[in-house]
Amino acid sequence: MDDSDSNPKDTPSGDSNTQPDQLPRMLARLEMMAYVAETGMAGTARAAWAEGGPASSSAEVDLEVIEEYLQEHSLEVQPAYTLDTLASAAPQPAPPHSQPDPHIIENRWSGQHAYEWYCGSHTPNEEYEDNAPHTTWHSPHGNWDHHGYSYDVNRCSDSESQSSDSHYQDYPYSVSLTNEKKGKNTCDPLPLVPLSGKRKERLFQFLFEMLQTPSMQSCIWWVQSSAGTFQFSSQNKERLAQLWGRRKGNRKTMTYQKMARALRNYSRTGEIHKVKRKLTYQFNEGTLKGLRGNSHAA
DNA sequence: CGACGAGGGAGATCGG
DNA sequence: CCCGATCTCCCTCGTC
Repeated sequence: MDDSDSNPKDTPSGDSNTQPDQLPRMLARLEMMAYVAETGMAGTARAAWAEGGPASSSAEVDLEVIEEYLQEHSLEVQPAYTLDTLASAAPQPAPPHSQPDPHIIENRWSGQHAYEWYCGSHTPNEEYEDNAPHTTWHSPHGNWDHHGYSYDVNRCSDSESQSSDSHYQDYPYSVSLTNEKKGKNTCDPLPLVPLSGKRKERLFQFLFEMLQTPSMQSCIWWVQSSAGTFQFSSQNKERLAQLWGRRKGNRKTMTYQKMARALRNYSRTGEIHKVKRKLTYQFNEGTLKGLRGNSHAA
């Protein structure tokens, strides 16, 4: 649990142990990163807030760029890369606000959740496909079935996995098992599945995606990625909240306050805990494992 | 004292 | 239609 503090290598994009299942979302992110890099926005934003105060203007554009990218380039995102391509083309910049802090953490989770996550193939015309891979969540509580997003039109048709979810609930870490038994291939050619019956992306998943997105580091970053501790930017947390609200399709503007309220609800289910540090939260161990897939097998 | 972050009750929304 | 899970709104409290 102490292998890295805010270490870039913790991100899936730089992990040689990455599961093939994670390729689609990583590939998509890679494209986004490349796009952001092209525009120079990410660098601008980082440079701005690396000095201690994120430049809201840069961060704002940054978010806009990301959203635009998500909308305009999702069509082009195809799993045509290799892991080597990923490794070479997606260097993860060091979190500018790396703050390995011995005072935080040590929130002991129960670590009871067992999760599964597998990514289906990318489907075109999905605004959020890259940030929001098709996932399947399982927890002992039985309320973690997550099959993509409400925005999805061509989502995974994994009713099979839905019906057999409970079979895997006792596995503390069963990503590979899931893939083997059910096979991520069940998501490959995607029949047009109605939106009904599919759950929306959840906040902690969104946050994790943002944490994996280098260009979002002006808003949120890992404090201790190995422990799942992350922190919001005091300057840009509202931007992140807005992005969340937009992704949710809210009519009203999402604020950090409201987003944080949702985060606090996670403490009841144990998915995310508040740590005794301003704007800092921590993923449950099991949650983190599920989110990271197999890239950080203990 | 005000700003900011956190905690929590209650209602709304959505899917099963 | 009902119920549970989840999210949103809004208020209050603590700290700096």
